[in-house]
Amino acid sequence: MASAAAKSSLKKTTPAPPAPRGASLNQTIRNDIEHKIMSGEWPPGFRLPVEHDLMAHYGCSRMTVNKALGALSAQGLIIRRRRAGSVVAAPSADRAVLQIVDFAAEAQRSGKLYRHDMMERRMEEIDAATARRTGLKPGTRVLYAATRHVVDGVIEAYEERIVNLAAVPQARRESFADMPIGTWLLQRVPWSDAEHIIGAINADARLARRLGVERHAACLMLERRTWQNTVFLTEARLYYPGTGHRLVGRFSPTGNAAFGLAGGTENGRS
Amino acid sequence: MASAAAKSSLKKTTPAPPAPRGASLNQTIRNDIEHKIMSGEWPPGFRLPVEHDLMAHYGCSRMTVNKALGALSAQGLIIRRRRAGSVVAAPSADRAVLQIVDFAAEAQRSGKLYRHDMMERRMEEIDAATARRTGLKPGTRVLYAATRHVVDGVIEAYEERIVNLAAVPQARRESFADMPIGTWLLQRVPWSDAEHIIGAINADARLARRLGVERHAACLMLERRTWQNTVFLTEARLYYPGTGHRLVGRFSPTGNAAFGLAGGTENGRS
DNA sequence: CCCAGATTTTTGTCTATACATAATTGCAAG
DNA sequence: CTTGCAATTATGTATAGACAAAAATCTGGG
Repeated sequence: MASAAAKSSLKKTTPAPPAPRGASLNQTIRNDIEHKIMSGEWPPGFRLPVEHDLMAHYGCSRMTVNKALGALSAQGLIIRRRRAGSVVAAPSADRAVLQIVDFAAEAQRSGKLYRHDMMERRMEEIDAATARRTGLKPGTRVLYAATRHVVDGVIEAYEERIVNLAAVPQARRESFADMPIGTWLLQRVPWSDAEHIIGAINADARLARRLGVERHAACLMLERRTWQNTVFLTEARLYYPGTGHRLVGRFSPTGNAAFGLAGGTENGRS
Repeated sequence: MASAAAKSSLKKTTPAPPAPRGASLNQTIRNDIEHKIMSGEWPPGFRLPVEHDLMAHYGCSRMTVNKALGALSAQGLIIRRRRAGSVVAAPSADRAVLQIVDFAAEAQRSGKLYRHDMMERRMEEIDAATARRTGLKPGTRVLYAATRHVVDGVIEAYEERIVNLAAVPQARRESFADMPIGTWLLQRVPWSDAEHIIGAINADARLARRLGVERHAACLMLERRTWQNTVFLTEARLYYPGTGHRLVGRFSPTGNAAFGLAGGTENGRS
């Protein structure tokens, strides 16, 4: 019988998940199940015990079990369907979470000196290609700015950005002396959608000069466009030297992530 | 009074969020609040109405409001503290979610022809540098493989990978004829931690040959190491031509994401 | 054997209530 | 004006019960 099979699967066959102290009951249930999934004891496709069995096993009400399973479902670890029950989800497609470093914050946190040089700043009308990328009408007036991010005297990145003045009119009179545009925008305007493209390019003469690398050196390019619902807000293009510093992310499939900026030319974990 | 102020803030001052049909009550509450936050009407730091007021406003029980707010809290949109109430969270740090493309799946989905060439495959003992990166002891035996991913005759990526045979002994006798190693591993072994490093490098002679690009061409490099709890599983280094295809991701701060592989040499949204 | 409709199982949502716990606020003593 | 304790308030967690909705399963007719 399905119920019997499910119930037996609750017996601890693995060493026993280290009991988290001070956790609520629904958290405990969640942890137990997460452990069974992550250890491989309950593989993808495995049908978990029904709520009623878990409820009997933990001696609690259905709402408590429901909350635990609901959270796991929201995390994407399991898939729940009425009448069909809950099954362990197929391993998430290989994806990485990657922090776009806020240089100012990062530098302050590690006691380093941050500086940004605004090398260009002007109002301009967008061309056809930009219009296509952003969804704006050709000729729309935007703020264009080119900035260099410098931490402890080292050029970390070169940034080219356009800002939709219709969406963020305050940007017109702002000098961005205290704060790089990205940080300024983030504190002011909420966004609902972002699109990223990552690529590598050989530095042309201008980029090489501004980023302080050799001509033709491989550079990492990160392009980021942001919308507030359907209204385009900003497009940023960040260029990083390909060697030296790199974008890095550490994360787990359960949704928690920790980040940093890897330093040096070596590959070692910092 | 705080309560009165909070209650008045519930009056719809913005056009009114488009009523989602068929949604549950807690979903409706969640959407309403999310809309108020995303539109900027409730800025970061804004103290939201207390559960009791929301409960009165929507004419429902506290548990329903609680579920909605709990979900928003889990999403990171609000921060809740006992007695202190709930406030709108500071905008999330700028981060991107980026899919590591599963070429086989992607190709099949779009009706293209996928092929992978295994160019090298051998058992070897790791050197000191690799040991440091992975946490294994120097001299540990691993499977080394170099593979090329080809979609519709175009070389999309070149992959170098090592697999810890102690953690995945089945890999020793597997030929990987049907399936690239990454896919094979993903289907078999759950992982709990992953670390990514993204960089750009100029192709050396061998990489240029295998990736079919010119020497010194900028290439995108993605390095990914995976652990199962503390046990190292695998390290993959993926090289993509810098021009042409790129890694891309589209996502929203509320946690939903959609992905694809951008094609062509142009920048336009596909 | 196949199909349609009735049945049953399992999750989804909600209510009303209760007690626990964290943190602010207010009050009173020093 | 500060310090410490008490009261208050808002959230956190849990219970028990109820009905709804989706979907697998069973059943009978053709």
